[in-house]
Amino acid sequence: MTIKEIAQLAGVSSAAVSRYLNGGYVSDEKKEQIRKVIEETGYQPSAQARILRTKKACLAGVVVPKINSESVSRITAGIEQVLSRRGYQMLLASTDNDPDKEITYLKLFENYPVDGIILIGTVISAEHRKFLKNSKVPVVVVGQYTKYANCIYHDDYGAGKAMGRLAAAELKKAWTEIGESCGKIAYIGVTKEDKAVGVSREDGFRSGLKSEGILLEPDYVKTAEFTMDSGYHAALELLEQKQDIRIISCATDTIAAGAIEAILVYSRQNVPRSAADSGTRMQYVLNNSGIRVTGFGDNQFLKAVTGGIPTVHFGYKTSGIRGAELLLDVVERGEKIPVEIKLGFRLADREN
Amino acid sequence: MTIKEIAQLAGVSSAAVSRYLNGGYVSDEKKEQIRKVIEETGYQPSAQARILRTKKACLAGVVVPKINSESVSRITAGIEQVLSRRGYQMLLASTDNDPDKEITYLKLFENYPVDGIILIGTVISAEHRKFLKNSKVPVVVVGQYTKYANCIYHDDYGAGKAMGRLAAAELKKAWTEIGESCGKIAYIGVTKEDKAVGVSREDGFRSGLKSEGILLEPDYVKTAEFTMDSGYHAALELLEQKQDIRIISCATDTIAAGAIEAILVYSRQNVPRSAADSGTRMQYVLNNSGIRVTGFGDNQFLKAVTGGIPTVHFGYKTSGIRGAELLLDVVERGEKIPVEIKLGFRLADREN
DNA sequence: CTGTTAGCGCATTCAG
DNA sequence: CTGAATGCGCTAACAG
Repeated sequence: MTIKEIAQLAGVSSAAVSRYLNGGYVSDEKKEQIRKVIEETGYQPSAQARILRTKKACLAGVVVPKINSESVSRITAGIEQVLSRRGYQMLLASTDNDPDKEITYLKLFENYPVDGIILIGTVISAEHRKFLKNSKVPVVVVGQYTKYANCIYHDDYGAGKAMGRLAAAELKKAWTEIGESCGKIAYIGVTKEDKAVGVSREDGFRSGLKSEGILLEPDYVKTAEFTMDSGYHAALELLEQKQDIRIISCATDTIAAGAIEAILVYSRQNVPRSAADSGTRMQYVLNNSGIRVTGFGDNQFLKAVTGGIPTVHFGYKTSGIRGAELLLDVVERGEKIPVEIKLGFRLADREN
Repeated sequence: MTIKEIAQLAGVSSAAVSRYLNGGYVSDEKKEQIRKVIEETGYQPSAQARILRTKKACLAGVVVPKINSESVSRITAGIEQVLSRRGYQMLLASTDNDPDKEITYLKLFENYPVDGIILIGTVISAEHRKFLKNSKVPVVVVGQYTKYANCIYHDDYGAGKAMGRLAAAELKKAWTEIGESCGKIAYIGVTKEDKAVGVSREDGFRSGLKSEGILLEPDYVKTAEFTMDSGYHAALELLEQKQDIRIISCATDTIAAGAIEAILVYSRQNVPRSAADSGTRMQYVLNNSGIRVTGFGDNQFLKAVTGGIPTVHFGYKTSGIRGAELLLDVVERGEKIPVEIKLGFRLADREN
């Protein structure tokens, strides 16, 4: 079905049909004829061709590192909220943490009918920068600082520092219970290629510890991927190598979840493996190893089933909202002056 | 940058450039000229226009109910795997469980450059059926049975039945501990509009219970959304209304997570709310209310931090794989005969 | 108000 | 091997 065929069937010109579709001048009489034909045929105009003409898709493409993530979903929720309110739709491309795929999808969106792109950033490589500099369509980066595009990011250093202070306080509290200096703090971070999480957050954390006179010893630091499984393995290694760990601080709540699992497994205090195991009550988790875990991100799922660990709440949804607003400002109003927005955080120390 | 400009700069015809881009006949000499110009200008052909011509996008659109879900992400992982292996890319549209948005995005994909659509289904309404019947591009439905499209779904009835049996056994075990018939079973389901989860799964569950001589009493049944929060509220209501519940079976692991939270809160056995709360050790979860929770979906996050609850493992990734294969079969080979695939399940009773 | 015309950027005939 | 010409489906002038 093309607009031409509809025009013929209705006995009008294709331009008339086009006008009918887009609210231009057309007599009530012809309007009716066209309406009828369209209804009968179920004709739907090709957005495809329309966009080729108008250069306007009312669509934004969002490149995300992974799909199954609370932080990502909060950001996209924010984006979607302002997009839909302003008549745009949102398409997602997930890269599964593969930088190559990220470039691929950015280029896909660049040459596809989207009016703008939002990149939820993790590692910003040279290729990323090159893309940002030369992109034909406006791009805004959420979650990482960059000077090559409008960006909106979180105060990871500050958050890390606050958490470092908190962790230090917890550690000292443990010392008063068990005896001075007999417990160490460990940290599970992520790749340094991720400037926000891998560098700023960790640097802040160290700084926070330091301000309380505590040092993070190299043997007590591991690097993990952004997955629970990876956090599990890193934590297990730590536990097996060092017997005096009192706190495991993790760069994300997802990693923290893996660390919790590792502690459960390691301390052999986890639930019976089979329901057939006698009449033991279903105690979901019983961790009395005394090892504490902290995270970043304020994951609701984790909070729900564990009662909550010390973590940091970032304004993910807000960053999505601001990101989309930024994007539409340049898409619709051609706003040219570059913008960088830094968002704050809130320590979430299980107060609720 | 258009192909025409490149042609001029290279001193050839636009057709030559097109051939260069698509591997047609072109002399090495001109090849070199074109290559150089393209490199200098950073020209990228408009996929947009190409597709308008060729009607081939090497792209599939996937409509998902939500982004932050382990089951959805497993399915899309399966889809992406076969898609990328066969030279396709994947675009996602999330509807946030809004049936209207679902139709909107289906239509978007229908008129945009995608070769096929995969719908991860929840409720299949009359409008959905209408769309499936008339869609210009091939559609396959994953997760729900429908006769209006190729589909691939799970044995929800069988899974429900198996879980019903298991729950019945657990209940009886509890009886022997606490005294005959003094404990009841409760169920938190979802809307009946979701045929797979809301109807089949629950029907199967009731059937499984029945085969063990146990009945699900109406007062012990609630309906929730597909969210943890909703599960929390439903479970809390149950706990407040009925004091003799021994088991809360939930239609999904996400709802189960909410139920666990509710039990923690209700039994006041959850962790201290503030780190300032004395030197209490960080015991992530301590549930000795004796109330057991079961779910469906084999959520890894839940398993990790709680040690696992009785649940059902569905082949989500497999359904994604098969779904994408089905789609490509009709996209590439014009396969016409309709296909329905039913996938099995595996009871996951915390054996690991 | 309406139809005719001319492209959007590209791939594909079809004669060279 | 190559370029000129045609049209994918649609919208935006333009002249009625």
